[in-house]
Amino acid sequence: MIAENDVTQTKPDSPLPETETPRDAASKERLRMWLRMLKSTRRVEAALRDRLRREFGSTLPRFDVMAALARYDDGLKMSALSGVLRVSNGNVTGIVDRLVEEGLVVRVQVPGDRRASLVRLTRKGRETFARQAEAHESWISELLGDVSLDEARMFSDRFDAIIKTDTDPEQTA
Amino acid sequence: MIAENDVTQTKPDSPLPETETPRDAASKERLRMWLRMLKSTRRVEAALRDRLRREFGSTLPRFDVMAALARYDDGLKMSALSGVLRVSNGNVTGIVDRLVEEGLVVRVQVPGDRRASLVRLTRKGRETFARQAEAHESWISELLGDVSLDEARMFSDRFDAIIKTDTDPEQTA
DNA sequence: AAAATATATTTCAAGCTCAAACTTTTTTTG
DNA sequence: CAAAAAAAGTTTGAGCTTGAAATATATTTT
Repeated sequence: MIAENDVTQTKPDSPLPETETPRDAASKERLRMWLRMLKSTRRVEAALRDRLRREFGSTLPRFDVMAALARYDDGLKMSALSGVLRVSNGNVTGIVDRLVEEGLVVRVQVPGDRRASLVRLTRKGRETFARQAEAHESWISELLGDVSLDEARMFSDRFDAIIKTDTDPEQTA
Repeated sequence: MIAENDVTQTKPDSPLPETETPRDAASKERLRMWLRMLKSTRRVEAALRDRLRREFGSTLPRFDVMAALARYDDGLKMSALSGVLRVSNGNVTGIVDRLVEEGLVVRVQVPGDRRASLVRLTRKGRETFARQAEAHESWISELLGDVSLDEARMFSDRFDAIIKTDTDPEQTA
């Protein structure tokens, strides 16, 4: 049995067991926290991917794109879309291509600008997304079932702080 | 407009303002929490990827593999490696291939079994990983800088609970 | 108006990811 | 022991991801 994973186990390799400053201790503890946070997130994401694939023949990136579009009835330009999702430009192109093939979104020419186009959910896209979003919410609730309402609020606030303190270039939509 | 479920925004848009059961409220709040957790994790991951690429010309998956190997001086079989990392078999093959090309790991034939081989860090691999792991820890500490030691402990515990309650197929390696 | 610059999007190459199919080798079993 | 089952790895195909380069098109400078 070689199990028990914990990817980066930084064993304290100080030559002498003396100097463990508070800074080191906090650093180690934050690393520990990060590894667990990463593992939890990956677990939940994997479960979501799996269910999305099995039950809807779809993927998380496609779901993310549709979720973004669902919040903008007028559609979003490609650049805005990649900005909202914080992924690279070229990335979105491929995902939208596939959603177009499936008839879930359309690219609409922008009148004044022949470079740009608006991506918008079709009726079918809206309906499909509505079903997926409902399932998605219940999956999350199931997967995080033992987190209470108050606890969830607390977590949200702390995560917000983490997000804010990272390089946050105030995304434009 | 069927704007219904907007995944990231959770404004209660029930057609009638009546029935908002506590179950719904908790469900919405957990969804909110999940979306923030996901965003935070992605932010930190993106920063790590970026630095790993810039400063070491490497990637997170490669780092993860080396981190796993660093904990087993005798090396790991491919199947054990993918088990520890919880990624698919075929996946690890490619990553290890590249690490071999770079001289960071070696595949050693297992005496009794001509199918299997042990993957092990080379000296160069150990040295490289040591440098990367040190940088990694300090990056984490920087990125999660405003999380106190006690808070980090609390988070770790809660994340553990989330991990445990997920479909945890008693990972064998 | 021509040239330079900025914007919108796509294309490309390299790499990561998974599930499924496929070898080869080892173990089990009738 | 020979056939079947299981185990270890690799290959394959489709999709996601990034950063960089390439294409258009628009806007601003000169």
